[in-house]
Amino acid sequence: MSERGSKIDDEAVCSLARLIGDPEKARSRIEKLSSLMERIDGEDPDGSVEVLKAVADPCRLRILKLLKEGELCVCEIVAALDRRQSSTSHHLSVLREAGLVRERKDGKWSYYRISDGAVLEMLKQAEVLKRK
Amino acid sequence: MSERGSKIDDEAVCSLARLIGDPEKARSRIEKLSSLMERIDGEDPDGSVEVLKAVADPCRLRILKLLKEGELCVCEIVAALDRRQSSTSHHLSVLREAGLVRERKDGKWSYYRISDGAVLEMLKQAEVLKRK
DNA sequence: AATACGTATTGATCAATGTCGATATATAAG
DNA sequence: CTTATATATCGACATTGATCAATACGTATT
Repeated sequence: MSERGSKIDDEAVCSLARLIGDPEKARSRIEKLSSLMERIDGEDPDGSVEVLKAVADPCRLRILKLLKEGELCVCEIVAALDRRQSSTSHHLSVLREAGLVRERKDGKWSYYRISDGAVLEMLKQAEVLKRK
Repeated sequence: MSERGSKIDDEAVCSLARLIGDPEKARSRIEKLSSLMERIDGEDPDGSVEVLKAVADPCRLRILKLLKEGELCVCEIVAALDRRQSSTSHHLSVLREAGLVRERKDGKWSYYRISDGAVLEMLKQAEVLKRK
């Protein structure tokens, strides 16, 4: 091990050492947090970030709330949203690629619906948190 | 009512009329969706969007997952994250203002913790969705 | 085949946001 | 009161992402 291969910020380590008092305890605390961080990074290679980014947009949130009612045709969504068709289509593709909605094609028409109850549950928790 | 005060896209309305066949039914369908949209917009003035934007960032997601372990000092978070102190501080303020974490001050030190079980529940649902 | 139409994609533009270095603020210690 | 230190904020810069107009693609209709 040479030249700080680890990802640990030196100043922060010093601060922590002063906070804890015992440098040895501080060191082991850092070790513990670092390995925890590595574990976290390992198990989630941007998976849930993509999901969360997909919902974290006013327009897409409105689409999802519309789709609570059930399956809708793209032209219905465009009509309700007050966004251009190309913009709406873009948002739908983001939602689709994140796995939050599913598409069904029927001739020229495309229909979208919410893919899983977990989507609604996730939104519900966000609603709970917004009032705080 | 003059000059299209409503937010309805004309082309989309035409498409829908063709899809449904009966122009009158199409009209009432649009009316229904529009009023639904208005209701949705009325009840959520960007509240849950702020919450969702706060979690929809890799760095902030890592912070929240760290905090599952319990309360942590800022310097511990900085040490674990591999981001500059100023950057980490910024992310903590975003999380704090969205109500996802709470701060406790003790002298020079600040400690952060997850504010509510709903945060973890929300992340859990995102985890469920990421595997699809 | 030719046309019309629903939806997707592209390219340009502009606003929002993450990052960093530097500095400010607040608290503790000497 | 001066210095050290923990965290926050600021200003500049780069990147990301939403939007629009225009165009492409695929399907149905004639």
